[in-house]
Amino acid sequence: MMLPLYDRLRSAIRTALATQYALDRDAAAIPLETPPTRAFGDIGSPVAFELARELRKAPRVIAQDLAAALGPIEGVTSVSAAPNGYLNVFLDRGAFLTARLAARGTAGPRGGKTIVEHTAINPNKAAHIGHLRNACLGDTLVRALRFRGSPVEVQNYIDDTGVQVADVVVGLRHLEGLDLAGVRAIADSTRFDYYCWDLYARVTEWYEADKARLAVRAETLHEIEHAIDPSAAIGAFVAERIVRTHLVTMGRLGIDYELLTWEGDILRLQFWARAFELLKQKGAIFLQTEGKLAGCWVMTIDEDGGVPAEGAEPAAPADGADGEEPREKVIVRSNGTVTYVGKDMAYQFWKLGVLGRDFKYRRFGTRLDGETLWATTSRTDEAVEPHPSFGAATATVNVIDVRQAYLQQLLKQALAVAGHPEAARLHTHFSYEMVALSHATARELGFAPPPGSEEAAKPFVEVSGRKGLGVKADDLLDRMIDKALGEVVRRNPELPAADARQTAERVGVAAVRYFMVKFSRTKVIAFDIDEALSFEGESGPYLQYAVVRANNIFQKLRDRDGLDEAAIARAVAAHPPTALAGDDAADRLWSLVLDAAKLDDVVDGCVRTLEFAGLAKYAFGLAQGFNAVYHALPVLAEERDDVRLWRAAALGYVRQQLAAALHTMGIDVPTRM
RNA sequence: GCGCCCGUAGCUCAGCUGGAUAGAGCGUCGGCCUCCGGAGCCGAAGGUCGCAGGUUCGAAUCCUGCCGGGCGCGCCA
Repeated sequence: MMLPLYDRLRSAIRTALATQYALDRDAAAIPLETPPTRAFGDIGSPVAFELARELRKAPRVIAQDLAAALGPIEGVTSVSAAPNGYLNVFLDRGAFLTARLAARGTAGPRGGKTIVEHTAINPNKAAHIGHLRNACLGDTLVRALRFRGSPVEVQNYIDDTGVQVADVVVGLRHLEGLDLAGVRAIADSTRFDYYCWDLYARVTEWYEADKARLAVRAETLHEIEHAIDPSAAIGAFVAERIVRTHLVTMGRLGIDYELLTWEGDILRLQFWARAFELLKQKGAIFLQTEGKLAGCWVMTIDEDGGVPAEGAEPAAPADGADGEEPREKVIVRSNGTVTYVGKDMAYQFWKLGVLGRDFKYRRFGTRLDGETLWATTSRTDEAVEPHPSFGAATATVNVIDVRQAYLQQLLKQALAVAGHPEAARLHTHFSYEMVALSHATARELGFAPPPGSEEAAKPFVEVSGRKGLGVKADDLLDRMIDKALGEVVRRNPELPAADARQTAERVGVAAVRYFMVKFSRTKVIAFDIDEALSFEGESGPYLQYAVVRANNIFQKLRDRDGLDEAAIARAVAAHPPTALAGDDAADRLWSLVLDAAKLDDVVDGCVRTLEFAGLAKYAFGLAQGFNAVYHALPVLAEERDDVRLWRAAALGYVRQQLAAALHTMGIDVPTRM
């Protein structure tokens, strides 16, 4: 809970600037940072530096003026000017901690609803490691928004009428010669997502052996889109079965959704037809009559990025003096079928409440918290009333890998030219880089590129769903959990098997989830099994271990002294905060408390930049700080009552904040590990 | 060709809207379990922040140009 204090401080400095220099500054623009050591202060501001030129005064003088002009600020004991011009703020340490301990509860609702779409795996085969990065980032965003009290709706888009599902249907019908009953029998007796994984790779090979076979794919896709059986029925069966396996896989990681939106419903409910009208009305798309795209409805691609910045001049026509043809993107093919972009536009219009239509809804399953998982439907007979209100959000975020940046840009452009520039501005593409494999891991899994090949020279090995090349999400999780189980049993031989299993699951999940968010989203991850399996250093289990250790201290305080956290908070009031100020040890503990308080600021920054590596690093730093203090400053063995109690209070707060940070990343803490 | 992204220690990466002495993990070397759990802690070595200019009181951070690498630009998604 640092943000309210920052606000007070900024507003006080703003007032001082006004009274002292008659300057009218935006409070939000006043820079605040953390000084390198506590000796300099708890909060510092370089505000005097940027004013030096304007005021024709030395930064040090300005800082001195400001320090003198600042009235009393709640929670602040003193403000001083450093010789180099920094304005340094010192906090009332004891009051700060007791206020934090008393301030439970969450922030009130803020802002309109944000729809976050993530996962969106083609429902034709098992999830792989790349999908995990998407889901972990998306789920962390959702949790971060909830942490701030921002209304959020999580959706998972299901492309059940796409080429990838069609390919598996081709495999089932033409390679395996199965009908719906046969497919069902296989689905009931195998790991169906794994079966389809292999089958999909075989279908790809089958096409490559004879390109003429691609006609079978086109025909199958057409049948699926137009509800012609048996392809349509088999496709629907495959999609539903596979989606359920994906839900189970993601559920293992603590990831779930409020609504599954089915692409098929977008077609059947004429969402596309409606969006098509809107786009035609505005002249956003037109029927091309000549050239190679004759017969297609196309959208002209705005090379300047589609959405003009506010107040910017309208972009000049793309067909300028250079004589280049403006580029065009096909939205409706000459055979009348809609491309993915078209369907996505209709979906996006609905999300932002500008389509003028709604889905019907059915119950699909149960969420992790026991609530209903809803799915869209176009069938009146299975529609359920009443249902929660979906769609019509103020903002939307699509979690999709960076290779689709171009399509997402087109999506924004479509919104803008269809008459909704504001909606376009409120749509964000949360892009992230790919997950590849390290050479060592590719070798271990049996698909190392041939020596001397182009692939072998690259720094990592790319995965390919088409070739069946990659690490399945469930296999990875199984390995992580097995490895964790070995460690748990070795360290806790007396633990009952069921408890050990539960602990191992939490540790394994923590390892995967932390690994997926610790890198910047703009970085390609070269996934390495050994690195991911290592639980040492900067890893999810390291963070859990810190909380487990803290829990042990509080368990013992309860057992030995009969003190719970509420009792500690009360008892501390009777003593001066000697453990927080006075010597190096106290400064160290205080620094940790101060750091722990910044979770809200950190989460805010992550939501603003969509960069959750910052949250991961922050949590790791907190755990590191805790572990260091844990070794240096005993609680239970401390004989001075005041120091012992204040240390307990401080570590209790740190533990609470660290656990909250972990929860935001979807990491649960085991009771023992 | 055009667009986006990346280049920081041996390796993998942090470094927030420019600010106080460029950090962490792994690896290497050396310490610490009669002491709240060693998945831990303490210490050491290790960096022309790709290169060259520019803006600034101040640049790893912002701008320009190069160099090296990745991705995208389809009647696939």
